[in-house]
Amino acid sequence: MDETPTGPTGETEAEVRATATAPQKGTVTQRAIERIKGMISEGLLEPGQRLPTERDLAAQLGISRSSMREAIRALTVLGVLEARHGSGIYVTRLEAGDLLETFGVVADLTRGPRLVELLEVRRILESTATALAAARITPDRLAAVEKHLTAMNATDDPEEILAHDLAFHREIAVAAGNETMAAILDGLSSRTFRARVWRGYQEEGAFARTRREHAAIFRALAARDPEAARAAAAAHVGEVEEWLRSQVGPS
Amino acid sequence: MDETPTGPTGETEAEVRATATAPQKGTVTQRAIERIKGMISEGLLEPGQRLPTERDLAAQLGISRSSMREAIRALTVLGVLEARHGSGIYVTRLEAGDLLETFGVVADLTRGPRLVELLEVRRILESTATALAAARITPDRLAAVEKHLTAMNATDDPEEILAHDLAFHREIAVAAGNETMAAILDGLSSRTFRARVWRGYQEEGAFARTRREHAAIFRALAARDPEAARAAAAAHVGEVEEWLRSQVGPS
DNA sequence: TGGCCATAGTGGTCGGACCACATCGATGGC
DNA sequence: GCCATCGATGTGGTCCGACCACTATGGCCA
Repeated sequence: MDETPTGPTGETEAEVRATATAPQKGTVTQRAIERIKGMISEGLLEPGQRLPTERDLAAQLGISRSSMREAIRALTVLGVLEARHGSGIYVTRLEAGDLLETFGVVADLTRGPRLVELLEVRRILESTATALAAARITPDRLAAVEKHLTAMNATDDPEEILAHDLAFHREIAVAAGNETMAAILDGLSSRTFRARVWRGYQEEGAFARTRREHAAIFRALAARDPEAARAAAAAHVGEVEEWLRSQVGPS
Repeated sequence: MDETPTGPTGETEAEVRATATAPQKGTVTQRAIERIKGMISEGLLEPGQRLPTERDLAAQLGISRSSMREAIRALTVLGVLEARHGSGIYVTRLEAGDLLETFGVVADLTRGPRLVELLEVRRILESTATALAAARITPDRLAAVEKHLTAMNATDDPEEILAHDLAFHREIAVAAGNETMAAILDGLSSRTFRARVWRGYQEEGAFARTRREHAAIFRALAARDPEAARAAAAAHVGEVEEWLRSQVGPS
């Protein structure tokens, strides 16, 4: 797309300049990823903004469309970009939910002792979030929490229970007023992750205990008692954590 | 490339079977990503194991090598796979560090009010990690922490200070005995993230205060006092958090 | 005026070609 | 006999060009 090729392989002026500042570090695709990330963090690309076409981007960086597509795909999976077939490529809103969606992958692929550690992280965050929620929760949101609590107790279908269980904790996390924390907890409770752990846990007849713990959490929220809420949430997650610890590392 | 085309577009037998179980949900690349993720979570692919070649994988899923490469690239960026030029594609160890490396991207691209939330998450995790470290840290690791503390105080080069600052907290996180938490904190303290926030913070002459806070954290660790350690760490991160809050959302 | 449709532009997929690098075995010298 | 060297082979990395699927736009027709 440029005139005056400056080298035997036909690099454009722009490419030569880029090569001078960043001499072949890693693959061209990796460089393209860093480049686009850089454009965003430097403010050249705003959230929601549309990018040039794949073909144009590739030309600008002096690489092939294939390599550029790999870069775009990677950033898409990371929740940074969003490709709309027939329309164009856009920067996401870059909100917590967008960027932390990949956290689910971590939860799904973690195994062994690391799984216990992940649950420990969740215990720490969940207990704090619940304590914050107790201090800040609004009446209508508290009602929503109660709705999921009763719905959870009204059915025997494990699928439905799990769904309301997730929603129960999600409402609380949002009520804590920290969307980033809520997004992380969401990832740590991703559908497949919970199913993986809870299947075995609930098979040991832990339904009753789970219900009791949920009720305790709700009572603490209704009473606007942060300390009680923290304790209840920590105990709730801690129960599963301890069970999992015994499964993974039988001393 | 196959014989006996079974449809007007020339699908192979394998593709028809796959289509029957997973009817065109999303792009073929996305399907390939899910497929490989599934193979790993189901244990068909072990950590460290080598995968078939790109060409073979593409043939197995009935897609082109280009699409398969995009899938592999995405999983590589996510820290699930590792491609070694000339050798092959391998599953990573799937350890906390591998999978949580992408957390740095989140820290780098988060902005505005979400940045404060991210720092709040760090405060929660860091204070807990420091408390745990106070109870568990070994003498040699404590010595390593002290080394970074003194090195940090011995220089005026901001770059060097930052490096030792990072190492200081990293040693503590590792000493807490939860590699997953350490990996997350690592991501939340990624070089560019810290530089972005720290620059403005330190410009206000916060060096002295930072040193005092670090000293307090170390004293609590040396005294094996978890509560003091938690408080010191929380105050340390909280200082920055408050400053950032005033910068972002001037009420 | 309003809805429909041809069209241009975009991302999605494909196949093939070539290059750069790693690996390993054969070869040759010590 | 042993080890260093050097090829051959196979792998991921890059590029190209073509075509498909979808969207959006604008003009056309009722």
